[in-house]
Amino acid sequence: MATQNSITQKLDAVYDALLGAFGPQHWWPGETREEMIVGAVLTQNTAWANVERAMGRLKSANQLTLAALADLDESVLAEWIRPAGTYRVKARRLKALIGWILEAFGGDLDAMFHSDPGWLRTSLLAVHGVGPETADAILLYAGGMPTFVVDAYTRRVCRRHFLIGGDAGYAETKSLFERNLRPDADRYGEYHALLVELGKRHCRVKASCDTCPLRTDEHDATL
DNA sequence: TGCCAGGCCGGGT
DNA sequence: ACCCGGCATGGC
Repeated sequence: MATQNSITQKLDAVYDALLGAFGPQHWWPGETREEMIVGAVLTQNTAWANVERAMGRLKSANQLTLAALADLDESVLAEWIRPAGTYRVKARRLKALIGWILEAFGGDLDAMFHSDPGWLRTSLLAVHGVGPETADAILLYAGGMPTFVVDAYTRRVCRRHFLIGGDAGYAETKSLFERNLRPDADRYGEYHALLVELGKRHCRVKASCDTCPLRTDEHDATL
């Protein structure tokens, strides 16, 4: 079995290779924490381009603040975010999340992100519509907390490159990174963005893997 | 044309 | 403890 140190080196090498190939990603173009929180929900099983459309509509109507969103009727909110897809579901989830933030912190995001990270994650997971990826994305990108975000791309890439087993779930994949990398929110955010970029460009069809930055013979053999 | 996207929930085994 | 259908728009 590989030592901790060699896993760390491999993860560092993967990061360097991806950064070199793709450059720094401009992840979550939202400027405010509110935007990042809303984006975390809207992007569930959805292409980011559609999320941007929905967020643009909210923004141009000056509705992209916690207070404004809290005042919107759920069915009205649903129409605003229609381009994001599954819009009725997401309207309900946004309402639940914003309602909880208002209730627990009076809408004070500073207070929210100064609370204990473990407690905050557990609490977020208890909110309707907030699962592991959404919770971690909020903690990392809006809160600046060093928690690693795992998604379908992350798991597929890790599986293809033998960093995890085929049956590894969310928690196991997450802990691979958190146990072997120093907690660094900026780097975690960049790492996740780079893995998504890799997932989008490669590791879907064999042909696209000819230029995969992580290309190995082993990797090719699994395709 | 059909399949899929940076998930998650609820109901059924 | 898994497995599956539903949710829904827009892009390739």
